[in-house]
Amino acid sequence: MVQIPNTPPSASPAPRSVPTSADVARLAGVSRATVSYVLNNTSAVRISEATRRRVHEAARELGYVPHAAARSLRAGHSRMVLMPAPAIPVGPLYNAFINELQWALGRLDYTVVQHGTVALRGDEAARAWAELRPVAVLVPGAGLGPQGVDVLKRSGARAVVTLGPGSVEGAHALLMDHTTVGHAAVAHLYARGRRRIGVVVPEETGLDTFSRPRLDGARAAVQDTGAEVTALPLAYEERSAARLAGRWPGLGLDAVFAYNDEYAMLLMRALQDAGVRIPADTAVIGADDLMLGRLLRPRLSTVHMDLPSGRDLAELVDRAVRDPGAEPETHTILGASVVHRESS
Amino acid sequence: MVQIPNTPPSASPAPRSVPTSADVARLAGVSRATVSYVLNNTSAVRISEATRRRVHEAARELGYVPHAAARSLRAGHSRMVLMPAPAIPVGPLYNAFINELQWALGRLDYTVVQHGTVALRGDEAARAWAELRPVAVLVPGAGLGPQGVDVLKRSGARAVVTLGPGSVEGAHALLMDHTTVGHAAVAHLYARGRRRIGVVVPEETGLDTFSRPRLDGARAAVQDTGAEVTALPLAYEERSAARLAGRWPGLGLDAVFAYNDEYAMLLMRALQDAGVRIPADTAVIGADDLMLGRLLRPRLSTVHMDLPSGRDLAELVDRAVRDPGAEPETHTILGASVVHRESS
DNA sequence: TTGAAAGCGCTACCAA
DNA sequence: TTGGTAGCGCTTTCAA
Repeated sequence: MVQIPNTPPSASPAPRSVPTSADVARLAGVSRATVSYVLNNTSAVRISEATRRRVHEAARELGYVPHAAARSLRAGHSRMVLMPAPAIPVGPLYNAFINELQWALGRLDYTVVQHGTVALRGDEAARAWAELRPVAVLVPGAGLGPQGVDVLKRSGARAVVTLGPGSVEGAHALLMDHTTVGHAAVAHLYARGRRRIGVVVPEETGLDTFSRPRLDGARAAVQDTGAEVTALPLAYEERSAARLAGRWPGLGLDAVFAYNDEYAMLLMRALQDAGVRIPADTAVIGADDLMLGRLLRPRLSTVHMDLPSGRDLAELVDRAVRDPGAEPETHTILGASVVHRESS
Repeated sequence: MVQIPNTPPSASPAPRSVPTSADVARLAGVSRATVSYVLNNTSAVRISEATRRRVHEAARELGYVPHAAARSLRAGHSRMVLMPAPAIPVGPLYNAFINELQWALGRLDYTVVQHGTVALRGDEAARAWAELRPVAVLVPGAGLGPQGVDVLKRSGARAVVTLGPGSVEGAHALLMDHTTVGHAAVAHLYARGRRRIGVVVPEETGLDTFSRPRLDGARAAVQDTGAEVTALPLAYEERSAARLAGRWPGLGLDAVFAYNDEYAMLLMRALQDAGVRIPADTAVIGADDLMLGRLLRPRLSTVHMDLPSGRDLAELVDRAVRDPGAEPETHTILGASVVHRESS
């Protein structure tokens, strides 16, 4: 697809050069300073209505667009909030959160930019981000180390906020402790009388950040109760699920926490196909409270996560930018509550 | 959540200023020129090994990170490829595509940046993008008009590529013609003897870009055949689906194309709950070929879309950047093929 | 092999 | 009310 014969890098026609504020000034018959005053409506200076009009007119005619790099170079700072673009496919929950956050930061007059960091690990990525001199950096996940934070701060970032399982020296942290998710799920299963509990651990790489703590929380929930937790590696494919379902009788489990709703759907289907009755033989619970859980039969029990609102996070960023001297804040922002439906 | 008392914007301790190449030069006891030569290992100039070491050492010690804005200001161009961050929640298919594209462009040494454009309509957004002086702009959807393309090109973008239903004057176009999806789906239903065919149209705003052409294609597929197509507005909630299922007998439909797999799952569940047998009474087909379709019972028929590979698109961008004079290319990149399973 | 200096586009200070 | 101009950080000639 998209097959086009290679055209040699031709001597392209000299592209009509990009208009600058000097061009606008020339056309309007004023100085560059005046152009700047008019286009930014600098309140400290009063410019006659006639001049204003001439400048605007000239700018429009030339299709003038200010040069952000030049501006922020001069100003010594930008309003750019940078975050890495997620490298792994990430759920609808997270997407919605990012959207809301972008909107909220936009309201506060920041420009949000997702940097397509490819195959740069941790602190190398931080360098690439630092080159853009963002005023704040928002990093989901656990990739950023203290070194990275330092690079960013030394290159002028007034706020570094991590959003994940742990906190990093020098950075604000929004702790999303997925332990609570696993804990809530398994505590629920235990409360309903289940004692031999499986916990699905996705084989997909990149999900360990979430799956590990969920498993840990699951274990912690039944510590010293005599109940047993078994980790169940599972790839997100039917074959893998069928295989797991095949050895189900041998496993002797009476309940399973399936990492999230999607893996739950996958496994539940395989179990049902293998003749396992849900919840009679095995109770199933997912996580993330996706729509699809409600559409399954039996309806899927799940763990609902209370994420912070994008607005709250935007305000934290704004606060941090305005007062970079303040102590890094650490907040735990992941409330987890079980939504009990029919599968457990 | 995240409730912290407002700290007044305190006079923050003067942040230790960001090191520049001049600082590195000073510390290394060389000129700024030399620093630049060393750090970019300019091949045109030969620098003594001793000097190199001193410069690197100094840079490391200061935590020097070059200033991208200053660099590209001087250079007169950047290697930034800009795309708007999706404003609406978008499916896993698209996400995977974006990831692959980012990776491929990264390989070609471009920096991909997703701009969080909030609530700027069409050509206003284009202005915001133009301020960053990207070397190329990639716009999914139908938001960009000829004006927008013009603004971008006049401000130095060497390539503008749209990725959606139509092509825009002056821009390269990757035509994703969703008509073919609707056409394939409904032609399939017709071939299987269905004559009264419903087509789900999501009520969610922002999806019209896709749903309209899918509906049009559906209509076209049975034009002049005597078969009938009925548009069925549906919101992505159980209630809405239940309502629709409730009036199903009155509609007298023997088949439905459900926009995509997720809406198909929603509707199929509601229909089954209402006692409609699938596919006996009503055949159902979705689109996008998501995993979940295979997990439904009956297994969901769907329309698989052949998207271009991220690598192909990255190469198109690269070609366009290197030869901005070339005629804009237009490619149709959406192949649609029916995956027949049990629901139809 | 290294340094001095011009200049990318912009804003803000100081003069006029 | 407007203009001249310095300088943000960087690269790249041209000279030494």
